[in-house]
Amino acid sequence: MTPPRQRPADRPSRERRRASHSIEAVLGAAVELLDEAGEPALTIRGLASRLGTGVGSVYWYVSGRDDLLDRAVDHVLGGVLAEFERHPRTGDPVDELRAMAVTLFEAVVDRPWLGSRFMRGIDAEGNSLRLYEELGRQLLRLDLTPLQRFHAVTAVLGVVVSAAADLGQEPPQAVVDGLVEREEYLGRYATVWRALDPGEYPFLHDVVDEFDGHDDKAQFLAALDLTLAGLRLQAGRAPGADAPAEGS
Amino acid sequence: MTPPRQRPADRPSRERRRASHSIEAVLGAAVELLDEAGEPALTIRGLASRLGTGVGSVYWYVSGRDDLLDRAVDHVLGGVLAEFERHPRTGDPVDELRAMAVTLFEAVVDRPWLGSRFMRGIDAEGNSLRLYEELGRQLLRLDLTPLQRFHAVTAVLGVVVSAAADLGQEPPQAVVDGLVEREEYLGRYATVWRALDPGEYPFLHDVVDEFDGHDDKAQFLAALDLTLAGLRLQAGRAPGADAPAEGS
DNA sequence: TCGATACTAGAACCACGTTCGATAATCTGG
DNA sequence: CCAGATTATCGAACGTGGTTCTAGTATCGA
Repeated sequence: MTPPRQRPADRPSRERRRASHSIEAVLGAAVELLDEAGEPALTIRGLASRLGTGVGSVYWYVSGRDDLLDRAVDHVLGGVLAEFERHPRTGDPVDELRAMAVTLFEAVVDRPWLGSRFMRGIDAEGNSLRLYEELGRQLLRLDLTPLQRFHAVTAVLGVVVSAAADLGQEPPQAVVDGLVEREEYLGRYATVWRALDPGEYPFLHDVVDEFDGHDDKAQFLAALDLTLAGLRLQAGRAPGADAPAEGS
Repeated sequence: MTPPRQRPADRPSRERRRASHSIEAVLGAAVELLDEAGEPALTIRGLASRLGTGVGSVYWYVSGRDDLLDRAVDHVLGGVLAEFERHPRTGDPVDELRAMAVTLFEAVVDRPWLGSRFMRGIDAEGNSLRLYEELGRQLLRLDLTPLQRFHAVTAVLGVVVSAAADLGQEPPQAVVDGLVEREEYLGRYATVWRALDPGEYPFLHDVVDEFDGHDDKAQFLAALDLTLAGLRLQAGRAPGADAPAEGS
């Protein structure tokens, strides 16, 4: 009983002897692979070969692919948190919350493989939890109930998550390979839409020009600002509003 | 040249001879598998064996696993659209939009494997596109620019998508196997949070009681209502508001 | 010097998506 | 009624990927 390896993948902790590899090296290489070609590109074998080692070594540092992904996410989230510091304080809690959400969104634009994974992990200590705290802290200065605060943070993060879901999916290989122009790829939507019966699809025809050549960031900002407008209203901070209204 | 099979997986269309199988049967079985154990449970082999056939037969009806998933999603989306009809018309566009979003959310609660996939497919005709149209159509009655309408629908769908992302991830096997009580699983968050330093994590301590035993639906509704409040404001329909404010 | 621990390494196992060619059932036209 | 084409079935086989296991090497404490 009690096989030799009890808990691998836990803490190689102390900087040990010849650090030919280390958890940092593993995570760094993993992030490289992810940045280069997205989530499917991160394979244990590929990672091992990039590190010039065997698959078994990788498993010494992480417990599996899922764990690896979680740690990679946590890794880059550290950078996002550092970015938060660099922003000037405006004094208005909602403005600061907005700035944070935009920073997070931009990180997701750069690394679509973050997908919506950056929300897993609030059950354990880590940068994901820290991020949640930083966002929520802004709301402490608002006149809200704890439940309202809790819902507000979730809502704001939700806007980022859904934008991330949008960004993280598409590139259908042909675009990646450069066989199809990105312009043409996006225009496909519009082409299909315009061919539809206007009587059956009045809305689609109404917005088709907006959809064509749509801007992901503007889309995100619009959704974010709708949520924040609702939040300001709830906190009694809307320009000219007074009575907070309960939603649910 | 011109190998025998030009376009399989396109339309077995016409109800053919001995319909020992059919695209409907395939989709039905696929949805069963998905309902039973989520997305990972849908394997080509598993599906084939449930249908009492070989893997090759499955590939006659669908071009691959991805296509299968897309069609399964489209399949259940048809049911959601039918559900829309059953709702009484309130007359208020925003209320109707809200009711639709809730209906969609409830479908996702029932079938977390819908994940955020139900947004892929608006580039081709199908129920996904139809759904988008139905949601947007409500907004035509609002005093908004096409761009604002476009952003509003995206925002509302985003709320559902992010809720779906939340719902679609968790069950870490132990809960599925019944080894861990669901209650205890959810309580883990709260336990961890309470153990944190209140000085470092003031927000988390502020909301920990709300998080403990949190209600997914209430959370979704709160986010939805924040967005809709912002939308009402934008459309000049806010209770007591008058001047629409541009966000971006 | 001797074990124990920390770490490396890759062969082997298994599940999966997908391809392919062989085969049967059905339809079409003569 | 009979060829040939079309439609559909089937499972062996290939490649890839996650994970496990066992054998081995380096480094440390005593």
